[in-house]
Formats: sequence, structure tokens, C-alpha cells
Amino acid sequence: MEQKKYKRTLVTSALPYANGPVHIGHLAGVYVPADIYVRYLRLKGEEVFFVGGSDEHGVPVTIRARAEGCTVQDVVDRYHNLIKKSFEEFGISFDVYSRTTSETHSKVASDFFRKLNEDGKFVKLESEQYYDEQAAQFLTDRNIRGECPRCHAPEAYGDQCEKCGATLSPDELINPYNALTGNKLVKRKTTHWYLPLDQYQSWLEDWILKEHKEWRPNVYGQCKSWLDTGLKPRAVTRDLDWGIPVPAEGAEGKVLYVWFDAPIGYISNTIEKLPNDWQKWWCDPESRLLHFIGKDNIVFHCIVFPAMLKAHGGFNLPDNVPANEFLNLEGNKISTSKNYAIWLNEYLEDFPGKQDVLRYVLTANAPETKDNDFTWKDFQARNNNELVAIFGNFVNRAVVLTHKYFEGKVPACGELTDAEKETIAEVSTIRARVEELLDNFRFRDAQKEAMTLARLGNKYLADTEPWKLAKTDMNRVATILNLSLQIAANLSVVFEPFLPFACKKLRKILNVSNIQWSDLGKVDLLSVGHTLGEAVLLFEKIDDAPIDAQIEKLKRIEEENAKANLKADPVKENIEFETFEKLDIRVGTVLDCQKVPKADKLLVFKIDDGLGGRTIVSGIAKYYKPEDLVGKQVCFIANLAPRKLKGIESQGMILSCEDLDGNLVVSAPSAPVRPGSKVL
RNA sequence: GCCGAGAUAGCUCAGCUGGUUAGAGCGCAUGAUUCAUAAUCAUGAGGUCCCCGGUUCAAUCCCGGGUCUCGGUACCA
Repeated sequence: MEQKKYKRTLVTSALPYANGPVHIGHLAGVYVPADIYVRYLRLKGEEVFFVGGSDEHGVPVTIRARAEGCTVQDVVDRYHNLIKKSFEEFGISFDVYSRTTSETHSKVASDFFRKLNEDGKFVKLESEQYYDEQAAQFLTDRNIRGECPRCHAPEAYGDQCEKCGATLSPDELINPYNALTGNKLVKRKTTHWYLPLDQYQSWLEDWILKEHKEWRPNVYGQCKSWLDTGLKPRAVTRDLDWGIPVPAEGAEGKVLYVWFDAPIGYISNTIEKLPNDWQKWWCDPESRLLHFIGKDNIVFHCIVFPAMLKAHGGFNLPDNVPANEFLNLEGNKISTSKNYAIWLNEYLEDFPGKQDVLRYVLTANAPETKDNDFTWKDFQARNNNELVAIFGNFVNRAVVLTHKYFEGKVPACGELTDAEKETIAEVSTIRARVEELLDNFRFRDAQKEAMTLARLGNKYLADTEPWKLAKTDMNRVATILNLSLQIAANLSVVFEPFLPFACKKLRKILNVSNIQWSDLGKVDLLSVGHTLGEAVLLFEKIDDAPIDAQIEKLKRIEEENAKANLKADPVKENIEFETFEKLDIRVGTVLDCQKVPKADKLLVFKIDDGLGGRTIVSGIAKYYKPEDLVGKQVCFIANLAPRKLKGIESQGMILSCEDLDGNLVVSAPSAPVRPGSKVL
């Protein structure tokens, strides 16, 4: 498909939800690729505007505020500030980073709704649905759970039971509850404004399915899926006291649905920064709109928001929506609620000055076509084997040799060998190769391609061996180092979108300032006689200790989560009282306790049972030291048929409590009783 | 359940509307090298292209059936 030519590009990145800090999944999926793309365009001298901001409405922030006993504003203030600061430190080069609680946004979103309402673009519908009073939230079928009316599985969804496969409606569920909070639900009537997406069906089909076949398969496929199913009206208001009040009659106590107001935030934030100039970016047909998002946001950015923009009129539609898949962490899903993540703010503290290392690894391992896994060992290996050993090392070799042989001044290039002509020819192709990949949002491959330039440099030095020639032919050495330094200068250009901090450092080493994308591929970037800066290291090795500490930290969180998730086993089938009566449970005092030889689990007890004493063997050696139990009282089954264990006859069974994690604790009366007392 | 995307070397991924011997980086092995942060360079080993069937002269690719992972499933964000 022929690419339309645009004058300028407006890039939006998904608004992070102000319910927690930003983690590496957000970075890999959205912010790092968006930032690379934006930096690339700027470097090319193109006109570009990069919009970000915090999404601060919706239900989860209200739940968090309630849990923490603070105001919702406190919650969103805290996370907005934390996220904004982390992005700044990390070098995500937003032109504006604002928030959906801003005054501007409130006005823009209200006006947007009002116009659609006045133009008759909404339908108003009343419905009765399940409501979670505690969370102040109506629930989707999918978020309601309860007992299946057919097979009585306890956790059927509101639309379907996964156990028996029955298709259900939420009304059929027995004891429905909120799948997220576990709260009980009540029925409630409510009226909402709906955007009738069905009216945009055929328009969306033409626009996406015919005109945007170039979108990524995951994006195109999911849009097609929705369109094939047939679009339905979608509610754009909610009953909630946190959000932008619905600017319409009879809308008391209602706010705009967070997914209605959040994408408008892209517009509001542009307006906030460019109050007089924003239309150029959003309405001029010569402006290109791109949304960088994660795969969970596809429907909103490809179907709902475009339908909103179309309904409003006058706005551009996205030209592409390069959605990424998800990043996993050490084999597990990243989870904000379970605190299982690498938080950007913590990374910046734990690895100061290493923004580019994380940028590099997240790009090298970006989930562009399928979910990927981030591991700390991979992070360490890519830093040590690629950034340090290939990129940093090449630059250092070239600069150190120049300082050694030419007092830090760029030497003159003499006559070129055939091999050198080939090398130069290869350098000259780098720009086209990287551009082709970046233009198609293939950041992983683009960065890999950039790295081939450093490899080429290392190979060139290994092939020509200037350190040997220095004894015989300084003219050749001059040529070799000239060309090596030109390659290093090219590296500072080609890596600029990916590793802005390292490139700045590299330009200081080379003592150059102005660079442009169009310089890429040239071998006269440094003039003869130019004085280089100091040869400092571009990247440092990362040793095992900090990496192991990070891995340990995640393991600890995983274990804590596993513990928190332990559930009591379901209760066994009912028994009759007579069955219970058959058991004779007594209290005894431990007279003696010993480990059973050649058995890891067994202890042998002498118990005073008030009837002359008995021997009982019990499998609790892992949990007690024998001497600690002497003198204690225990409960035991007195009429269990005797059984030999390791040759010792056990005359009964000591009752122990098995904790949810499997640990055993012996049961005992809460106050001393006489040995032989019954347990009823 | 339904819909979408994915499954290719130990790991992370390419593979352009089907065409000799399926590629890259990392890791591993061997050799070379010593300017460089023990960093580099060369060579090599390593594959049931998820499984079963079909179409075709020819299938990693197309078709049918299945398995697993992730996402969506319309009031979670």
C-alpha cells in the first residue's frame, strides 16, 4: 500500500492509569517504542508532537482510596506525580504530560459530550443490572460470578460456565458476586447515554478492513472480530461520584465513562500545551495521528474512539495503531495488584544512570508479535555482552588508540584498500535499513540493525590490526582510526532514538554537538585534526550481586502472593451424629517424646491417658523438637485400631491442625484438664 | 463457550502471496588475537518448523481437525 505523505505526526501513548507506578510492561509495550519513534522523527527534522498523561478517573482509584482511607484526589496526585517524574528521569520525551483531572480536560471532555448529545449522536436507555454497592459499580456479565444453575460449579461467569459450558445470563447465577471484589450484588435500575456503535458499523468496516490492511495482524484481527460479530450501542456514562459530571439534564450523580473521557485526554493535553495551535495537530488532514498502546486497548482505540471522533466531526482518525503484546516477568504475568513487577521508580533507584540499559533490553526483547519474557539474567547478559562488549568496547578501542597514537586528534584518511571501500559501502546502507524498519514500527529489528554497525567496527579493527601497523606504517594507522572514529560518530546518530543518554555521552567523548539523521552513513562526520574528548566508558558491566538481589526480591513477592492465595479445602460430605459418636477423643499429657530412629517424620510419645498410659507414634517430627512437647497436653483418638509404624505399636492418633501452607500444629485444650478427659 | 493473535535452534526472534541444504543475535565448543571493560574476530555443533490428516510435482507457509499460551468477550482499566 502506498504511504500517504504527511506534513507532521501526532503521537499519543496510552494514558497510564494513576492507580500505581509505571512498570516495565508499560514501558516495553508503549512508552519506549513511542519514544523511539518520536525521537527518530525529530532527528529527521520532522514536525512531531508527543502526547502523554495520567488517566485518573474510573472505579479502581476510588477503591484504592477507600482501602487506604484517603481521598481519591490524594491517590491520583501521588501516582500522577510519581509517574510523571519517572518518565522524565527515564527520558520519555513527551511534549506534554498532563492529567485527566485537569481543568482543561474537564472542559474539553464535557464540551465533546455536549456536542454529541446536542447533535443527537447518543441514545438514552434504561436497564436493570447487577450493582456492587460497596464498590459503587455496575458490573459486566463477564465480571459477575456465581454458582452455575446447571452443574452447580461455584465460579461460573455471568455469561458462561466454564465447567459445563452452558451459556448463561447473569440472572440465572445463584448468589452472584463481583468477580474482582467478591462483594454481593443487588439489582438496580439506571439510565445511561449510549454511543450507538451499530450506526458506525459499515463506515468502520470500510475504514479499517479495506483501508488499513497494513495494521499489525493482532490489531486488524481483533477489529475484524468485533466488526464481524456486529457492533452494539455502548454506554458512555456511569453512576459514580468520581469523574467528569455528565453535562446533560437528568444526569445527576453520573459521570463520563472513563473510557469515554480518557482518549479525549489526548486532545485536552494537546490543547493545554498549545491552546492556539492544537487544531493543526488534530484537524489538519496533513497531520498524521498514531496511537501507541498495548493489546488490551485495541478496541477502544480502533473502534470506540474513532467512532467518537467521527460522531463529533472535524477530527483526524488514527493512521496506525501499533499495539504491542504483553511482557511477562521471570515467567509470570506482571501484576500491579499483586505487586509483581519491576517498577520504573524503583529501577531508577536501584540502577542509577542505567536508563539506556533498560531501554535497550526492553527494545531488544519487545513483545511486538507475541508475549515475551523479561528475565534479569537476560538483562545482565545483554548489558555485558552487547552494550559493553560490542558497542562500548568498539568506541573505547577507537578513542583509546587515537589518544595513544595521535594525541586525541582525528588523523587523516589516506588511500583506501578494497576492504575499506566495502566497509564504507556497508556503512552507507545503514540509514536505509534502519529507516525501513522504524517506518514499519519494527523497533526490535531496527535496534539490532543499528548494533551491526558496532559489530562492523569491531571486525574492521580486528582485520586491520592498527596496533601492529603502528610499528611500521603510521599512515595506514591514521586511515584506520579515521574510519573507525567515523563509524563511532555514526553510532551516536543511529542509536540516538534508542539510547539517548549513551549517545549524549558518546558525543561528549567525540566532542561533537550537532547531529542529524541525514548524517547517518557518511564517513566525513569528524574533520581531520578535530580534538576528541576524554575516553570514558560508555557502559559498565553489571555483576551478579545486584541481579541476584532483584531475582530474590521477585521470588519473595511470588511466595508471599502464593501464601496469600491459600484457600481452605472444601468441606467433606456430611456425616450423621452417630458416626461422630463412634470416635473416642481424649486429652492426654505427654510424659516422654523421642525421635523414631531411621524415620524423618515420626515421633514416639508416651502419653498419660488416665488409664495407665499408652504409646502413640505421630508424623510431626518436622515441626517439633521432641523435648519441647514433654509436659504438654494433646488431643488424641483413643479408639483407633492400633497399628505398627517402624516396628512400634501406635495406640491411637494425636490430632494436629494442618495449616493452609501444610505446616502441622498439635491441638490441645485451651486450659489444662485431667488426663483421660473426653473431647466432645 | 465464542472471537482474535501466537507456537520455528538451549534462549529471544526473522522467514517477503508454497520452490534446492529453514536463517540472525545471544549462549555453547574450537581456533586466532592482545588496541580494548577477559572486551574482540573466525569457524563449528545444535531443528519432529506444536500434533494429526488433506491439497500439491513440491507445505514452516494453503485447507480441515486438535493441543497449549496470551488478549477480547461490549458497565475493569
